[in-house]
Amino acid sequence: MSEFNKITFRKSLIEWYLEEKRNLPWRETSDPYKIWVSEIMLQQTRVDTVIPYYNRFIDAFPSMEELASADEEKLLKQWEGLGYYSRARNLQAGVREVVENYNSVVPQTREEISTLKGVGPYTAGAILSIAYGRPEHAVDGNVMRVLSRVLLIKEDIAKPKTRKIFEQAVSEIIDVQDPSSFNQGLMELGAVICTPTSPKCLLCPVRENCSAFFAGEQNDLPIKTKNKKTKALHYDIYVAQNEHKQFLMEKRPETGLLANMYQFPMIEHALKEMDTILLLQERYAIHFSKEIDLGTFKHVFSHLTWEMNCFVGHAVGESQLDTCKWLTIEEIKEVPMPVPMLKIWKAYIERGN
DNA sequence: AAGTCGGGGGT
DNA sequence: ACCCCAGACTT
Repeated sequence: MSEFNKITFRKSLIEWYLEEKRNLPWRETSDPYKIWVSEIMLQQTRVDTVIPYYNRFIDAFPSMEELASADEEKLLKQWEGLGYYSRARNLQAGVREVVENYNSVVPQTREEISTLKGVGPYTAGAILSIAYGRPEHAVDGNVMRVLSRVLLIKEDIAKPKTRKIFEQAVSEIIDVQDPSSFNQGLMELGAVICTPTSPKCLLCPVRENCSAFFAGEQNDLPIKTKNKKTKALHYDIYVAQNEHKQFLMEKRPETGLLANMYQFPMIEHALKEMDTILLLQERYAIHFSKEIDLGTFKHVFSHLTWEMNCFVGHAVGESQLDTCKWLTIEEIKEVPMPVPMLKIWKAYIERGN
C-alpha cells in the first residue's frame, strides 16, 4: 500500500502524456474555435470516428464567421452520420453568439463560456484548459473511470450528482502549471491504458498512485448501474419515384429525433388500421404502386430501434406539402439524411435501375 | 433524477 | 447482447 501523492501523480501523468500522446488534428492548433469544434464532436463519440469529420468540418468552416453564416442544411450535411445532430445546431448558435457579442473571441471564464449553447460543464473545462491553459476541471467518462480507480471512489457514476465528486477531486489535484496536459492526460490514459475492460495496469504510468491497483479492484471499478433496454418501432418505408425521375422526400420536424433531417416517406405499423395506400394518399398526397420489395432494415439508436420494411415503386400525384420535396438523384446527394435512410438509399442505388 | 438525443466499435 | 464513447438539454 502507498498513499496517493498528487505531486508524483501529476508528474508521471504529464510526462507520460507528453511522450505518448497520439497525434490528433485538433492537437496541432491552439485556435479556441477549433478546440471547441473538436470537443463538441467528441461528445459521446470516439476519436477515430471524429477525425475525418473534424478535418472536413474545419475545411468547410475554417473560422467562426464562416460557420456563423452557413445555412443549416449545409451544416447538417457536414454532420451527417456523426449523430446527435443538435450538437451541430447548438455549436452554430454558440459561435454566432461569440461573433456577435464577444467580438469573435471565445470567452475565457467558466461563467461566460457556460452560457453558450451546447457548452456544458465538461466542454467548458476542456476548452478553458486546452485552449487557454486555465486550471479548470474537465470531467468526462474517461476521467471518472480513471479517478474512480486511482482514488478508489465507489459512487455510482451513472448518477448525475456523482460528477461533482470527480470535479472536486480534479480541482484538488490538477496541475496548475499545465492544466491542458493534465486534463488531456487523464482522458488519454482512460482511452488507451485505463480502459473499461482489461485495463493495462502494467503499462500504466500512475500505477504507483493507483489505489484500485494495490487493492486488486481495478476490474470492479467504476461502479455503474445499468440502463434499461430500448423499445422497437416498426415502419414501412417508401422509395417513391415520379414520372420525372424524382423521389419524394420529407423533412423531419425541427425538434425531436433527427430534427430537420430528410427521409423517405414512412408509416408506423401502429397506424395500420387504415390501408397503407390510403395512408400514403392522406399523409403524402400520392398514389403509390408498389413494384419492388427492398427487404428489411434495422437501425439501433441509443434509446430505441427502428425495424423497417422498405418498398420501391412509382408515385402519381403532385404532392405539394411544404414538408416534402421531389428530388433528383443528384439533389438527394445534397440533403442531410440520417444513417437509416442512407442505408436504404444505398441499397436502392446498388440494386440498379 | 430520469428521459431524450446517433452511431459505431469492442467484447 | 450489452457496454461504452473527450455529454448536454429538457422535463
